[in-house]
Amino acid sequence: MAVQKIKNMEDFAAVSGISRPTISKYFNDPGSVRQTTRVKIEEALERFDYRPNIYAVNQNRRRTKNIGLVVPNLTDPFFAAIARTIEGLIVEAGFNPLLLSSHGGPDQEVANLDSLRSIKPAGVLLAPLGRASHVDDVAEFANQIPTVLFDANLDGVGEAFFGSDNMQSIGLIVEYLSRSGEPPVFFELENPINPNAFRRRAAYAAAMERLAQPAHFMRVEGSGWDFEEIGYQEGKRILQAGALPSRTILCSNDRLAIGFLAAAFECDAKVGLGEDCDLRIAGHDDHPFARYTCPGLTTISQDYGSIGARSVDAILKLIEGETDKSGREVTLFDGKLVMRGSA
Amino acid sequence: MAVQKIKNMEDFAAVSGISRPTISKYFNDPGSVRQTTRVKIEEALERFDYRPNIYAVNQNRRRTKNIGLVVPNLTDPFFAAIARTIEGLIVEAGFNPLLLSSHGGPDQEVANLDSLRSIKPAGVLLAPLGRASHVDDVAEFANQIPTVLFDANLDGVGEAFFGSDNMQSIGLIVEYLSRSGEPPVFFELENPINPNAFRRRAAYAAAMERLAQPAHFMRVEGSGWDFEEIGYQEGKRILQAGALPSRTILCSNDRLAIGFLAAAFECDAKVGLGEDCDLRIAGHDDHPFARYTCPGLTTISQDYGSIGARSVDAILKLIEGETDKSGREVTLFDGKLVMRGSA
DNA sequence: GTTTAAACTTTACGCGTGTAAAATAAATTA
DNA sequence: TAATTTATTTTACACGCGTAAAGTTTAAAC
Repeated sequence: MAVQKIKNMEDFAAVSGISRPTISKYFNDPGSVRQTTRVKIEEALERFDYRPNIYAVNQNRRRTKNIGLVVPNLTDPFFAAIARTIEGLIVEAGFNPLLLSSHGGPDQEVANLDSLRSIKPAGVLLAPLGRASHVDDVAEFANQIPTVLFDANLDGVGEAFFGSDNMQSIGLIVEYLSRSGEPPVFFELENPINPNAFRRRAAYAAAMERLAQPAHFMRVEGSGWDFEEIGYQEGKRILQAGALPSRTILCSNDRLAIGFLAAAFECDAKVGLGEDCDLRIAGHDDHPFARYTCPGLTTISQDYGSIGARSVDAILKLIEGETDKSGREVTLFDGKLVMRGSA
Repeated sequence: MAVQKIKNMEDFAAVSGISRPTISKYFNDPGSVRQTTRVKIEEALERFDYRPNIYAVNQNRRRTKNIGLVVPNLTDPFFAAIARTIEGLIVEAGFNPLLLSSHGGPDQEVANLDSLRSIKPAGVLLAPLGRASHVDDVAEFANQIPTVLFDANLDGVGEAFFGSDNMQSIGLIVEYLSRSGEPPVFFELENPINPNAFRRRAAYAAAMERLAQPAHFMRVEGSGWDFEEIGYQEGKRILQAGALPSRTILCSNDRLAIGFLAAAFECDAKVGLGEDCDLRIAGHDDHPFARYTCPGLTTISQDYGSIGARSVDAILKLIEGETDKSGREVTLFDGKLVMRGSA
């Protein structure tokens, strides 16, 4: 074993018998050196513990190998899951993911972008907060650094957007609920922060119109990211008041639905499809916990495999420079109906 | 507005009328320069957009201002919540947190530490996987870089450990369950990865012995981090087999309990304290979703406010006074009983 | 107003790597 | 084997900042 200490690339060049510039070339692209020298270098790498100082490496580079990944709230398992998927894809592509959470706050979001700026990332994947975002700051950032948005769209910000087609997915579940029972009432926040929430609102209205049914909204106060609590508190209030325009409730997202289910349980309202049931409750997103609610939550699963893959693809193309500046690309993926016991 | 482009510290020194070394000093500690020059610099900072190149800054520094934060699985809302708390504390202390998730795998854990190594962090806060960890690699890392462990302990690894006192907390809930009904059976994995699981197992046995009751274990197969699924599948199997030694079930953690609750619901077993109930189910951790299960989950809340605060405190002290080698500190915090409807 | 300590400026070097240019060596082709 | 292409070596400079040393200014203390 080597006792010798390798302090820098020059030391390593010495022990491997290769010149420093070639070593440098190797680390930037192992395939760019001759096979025989590559073998020599890799043999030396096994004998000696050396890795380039990433600070020195990145000091002069215009663009690093870092890709920023900003999500609105890591405490939300839904985003944690997406983040994990995307992280994997970034690593696969030979880049270094930097995961940051905005913790539901626009200031933190800007702070995240700011801190990314000083890291000089090759590109950034951003799931913005939405309405709450400081749009000007985000837009400015996206002008400076290749940025792709996902999950929530901000008009004109970033080079591309990938998300779910709420019109399709809400249409799908409204149709299902109507067909299998009665048209749903729509349970949502009065003033959501997420642009998807607005699209879902509109999608519900459109779907009900298609079915020639009157749209009913149950809009509740509440802000922040504590959706379960809001769903629970307001659900309880509504159930106790007994003022439901329909016994089928479509919640704007699963987290609201999870809270609502807890409220229903507490109010002894039986949730499900059966004749003996008092309520049907459905959500949207296929939250990781949706299958463990009581009963399991009928919902829409977003295709975040595709959303993640295409987002990463887009940022990589931007980085490579294959960007045919043919305008901002907006791609929406269909959701799938996931039928469980709750509706 | 300034049209001039500030490329480096020298440019910025020029426009601010202060010499570069003093500017450098300012960025390392704004309080170390005279008030009048500080004002000058900060005025210039408002007029011109300049921030030191983070790579150049860290290239020569022995210790950076980075603190690594490694958690076993960010998809678990419990760790997401702890991570967020700790992140905040690190920022407050003027350091830069780098959050990494091991995604439940030991290889990823080592990869995380490896990638942290190249970042030359001032210190690292690590919640290890536990049994599954490649302990030698982790120990080697902790020898090179100031490391504090939290949540799960690895004997002798790192400079300190902060976690929960499972003996106390399990004792507390076993006592409560026994007092308010009957002694619980302990539901857990046959081969857990988490050291806390083993402590809880032992704690349960000890508590039952104190109560002069026979200990009953329900141990199920299952690996990985899909605790809800395991709790659900195995819970269903057990309930359908009708082979329960007690109608009170203490689960080794909340996620198992959440799955078990779903199984109970599906099997039409009424969970709760009442006379008319078939089962009582309790957990441990006070998972963010524990309050929204049906019924709400009786559990133990870990004091991760204290765990986080003390962990950060410890790593900061290690960073400041590098000579503090008074032995490895192990600190355990008491859990609190959280009574909800399930038990 | 003098003394003095603290803060600042100037100058200069070092960090570890990227990279360009010219010279040389090795592999490939004819 | 010679000619050609391709890869490597040598040399040298650049990047942006930390930091040390020596000299100079500033502000506080007397």
